[in-house]
Amino acid sequence: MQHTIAIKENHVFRRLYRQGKNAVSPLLAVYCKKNRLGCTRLGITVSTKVGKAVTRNLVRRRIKEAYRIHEGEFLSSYDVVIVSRVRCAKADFWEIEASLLQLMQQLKLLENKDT
RNA sequence: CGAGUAAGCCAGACAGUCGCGUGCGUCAUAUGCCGAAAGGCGACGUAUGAGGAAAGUCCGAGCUCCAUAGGGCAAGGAUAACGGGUAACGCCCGCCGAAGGCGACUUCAGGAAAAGUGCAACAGAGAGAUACCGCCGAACAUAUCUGUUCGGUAAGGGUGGAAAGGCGAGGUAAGAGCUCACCGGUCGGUAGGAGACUAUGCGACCCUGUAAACUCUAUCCGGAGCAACACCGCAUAGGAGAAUGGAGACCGAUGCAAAUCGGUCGAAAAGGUCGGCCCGGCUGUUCUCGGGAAGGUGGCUGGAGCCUUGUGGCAACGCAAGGCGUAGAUAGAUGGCUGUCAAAUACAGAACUCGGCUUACAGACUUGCUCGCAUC
RNA sequence: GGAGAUGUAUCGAAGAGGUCAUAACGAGCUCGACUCGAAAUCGAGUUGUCCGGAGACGGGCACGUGGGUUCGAAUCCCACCAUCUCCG
Repeated sequence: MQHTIAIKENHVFRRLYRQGKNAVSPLLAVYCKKNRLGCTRLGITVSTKVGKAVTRNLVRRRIKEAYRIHEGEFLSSYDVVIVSRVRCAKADFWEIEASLLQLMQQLKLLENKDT
């Protein structure tokens, strides 16, 4: 991912959960907040409630892939945290991708290509 | 052909395309960028990139540190037929015994109860100790039935998981391994075996169960763990040293005294800090050493390794020769899409590394053996 | 990744091999007393699940789950499951 770095610190996650705008679907929850770094930071959370290690890895990779494909369409200079919910373990890639795009639309992070 | 049993093996593959970690090569740059510092940072090509259990963390080791980890004793813990294998093991192989199965075969914490101690609730007269009923004998009482007292007795009754090894005969007042025959058990002898053990009318017998009760016997064990640990590097507190400051107290000198000088002790008060306040706790400053949070680098993958052939061994496994050596992340690399194969679906993700055990598991294949049926 | 601890009524929590755990004790819940009414207090009861029964009640299974040792396990031993804590 060319324009995105990872969020590693726990306090950044907690600040986003408390202060960021959020949008929720049955599969995912997204928190976002504008930052001043000039690039986008991404964090992905998959809790142990979703499944065991193999399942969690698969979900995380699918979310990451869905984000990577559409990275150019999102506005930059934001902190974004994507949290997977329990039903995400049974969803396929297409459902996750559609859900992510829908939530990003709700948060108005998509670049408007029509105008 | 069916049913069963034991063992082995695989764990989607291939092609295209976008994307990720690491190694190597080439090119590029840079007295550039990020960072306090240590240290890190690009593009292209190429190679390579999770398991049979990577899991549970139940055993055994390597490795590192702690305090010498070498020996002895004690405590505590572990293991337990016997013989072998192994670096080691509580693992594996073989074998013995016991239990189950028609059988192939499977299962077993399987030492010692004759060193000692404890426990065996309830029930029952009695739980290694016993006389409740009953049976028998004697004495006494009574007209008789019978009763009382003393003694003998474990055959019968009932209780219990278990009642003195079982059963039959003799024997006796009644009974009793009291005696005998048969059948077990333990110990000793003899024979066989490397041994556990097996056989045995050769002898003896203190013959309930429990040691996953204490214990005894034999063998073994120091503790903690890669978030160990080493190096780089940085803040606070606590620690050591040096310098300096200091209300005051004490000692000495000079002096009538005040005071001055020198030495020793020294943060009580005041002030500061924690705290909303009181109470209460802490205590000067500077420098050096040392310590070492967050961070970085190493530890980090070649090891008791795997495969093939030969050879020794019933086997586990050993020996020799040849070949193969290919994850190493650090918020953590394997994913998405398309096509083909009948279908792609089980359990499941390396985190210092090995040897085992245990648990989870869709489906495919191979081999040995057993039983039943049919045919030749 | 590593190291530990704990599982017993609805909740907390005793029980350490023996009469059905009187599932002690405390909280909770239900009913009653007190009160105009409530709270507090006092007294009594219920405690899980399955089967049988009209009911009163009776019986089986239950101490996280499954095995083992024992005449007999909540308790002793082994394996597994769940929950919680600690280590930078």
